[in-house]
Amino acid sequence: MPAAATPRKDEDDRLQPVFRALADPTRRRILRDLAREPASIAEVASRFEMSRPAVVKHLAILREGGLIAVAPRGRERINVLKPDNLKSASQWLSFFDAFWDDKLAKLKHAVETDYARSKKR
Amino acid sequence: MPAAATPRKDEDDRLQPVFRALADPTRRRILRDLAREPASIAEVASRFEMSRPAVVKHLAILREGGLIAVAPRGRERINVLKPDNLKSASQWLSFFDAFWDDKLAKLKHAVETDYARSKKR
DNA sequence: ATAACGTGAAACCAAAAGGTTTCACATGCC
DNA sequence: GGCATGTGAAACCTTTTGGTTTCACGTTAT
Repeated sequence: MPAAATPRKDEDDRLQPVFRALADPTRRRILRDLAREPASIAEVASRFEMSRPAVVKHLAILREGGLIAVAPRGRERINVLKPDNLKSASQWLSFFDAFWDDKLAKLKHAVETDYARSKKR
Repeated sequence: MPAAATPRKDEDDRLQPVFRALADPTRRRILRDLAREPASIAEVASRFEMSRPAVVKHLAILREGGLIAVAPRGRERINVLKPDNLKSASQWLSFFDAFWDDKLAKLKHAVETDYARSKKR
């Protein structure tokens, strides 16, 4: 099992607006809702207690993260899930897959025993 | 392919500190570094331009997210990657797997064509 | 013992986040 | 035309975030 490539910095820059968008529970819920079906701004906002402008701001951040697309329909603006960047985030996380099974046990063991008294410099 | 279960709210609560921890590029870099090998606070801080207390705060947030564990070794505190919650975040994202291939095309098509003029209420 | 090292923790600060209310404007329906 | 609806956007407020400097304390090495 070859070591997974370390994510590079510029790749991380690209992912920053994605992880930022995912950091808020309201935005995550919006994503789940839009996964079921596209919805206008008013429809999305109606599912939350907060004001519509607050929801609009969340939608803007989701758009900055490239997680949703917006299509005008008459006087409405329909928001659609755009899962591509979710996939990118998922792939970033998959970098750690190797450690879930492979290295985790080793590292844990290392710290809890030998590592604790070796490594003098 | 059965529809993936919708993530529940309390599950999302549990994931909040994880996504919060992942939202900062410094913290993501720390995770990558610790994936290579455990390190003391001083060692981690030495890799960044910012002050040590700033790094300590980031480590605290990573700990709150359950993404790292800390083991004292003499006067040092060794930080170790704890990937379990990364896996949880990864699984949350995998909820959208279905849409990457299955529904995406449909939704896109729906919005761009028929959806645009149907759905009167 | 004393000096150096690693850490903890407080006080402080500027900027960003997340929310509100308010008002203007465009579109669709009667 | 006129009114209701959907949206955009500004101004404002409070809390959180991410950083700093400073100092105290425990541990290790000489």
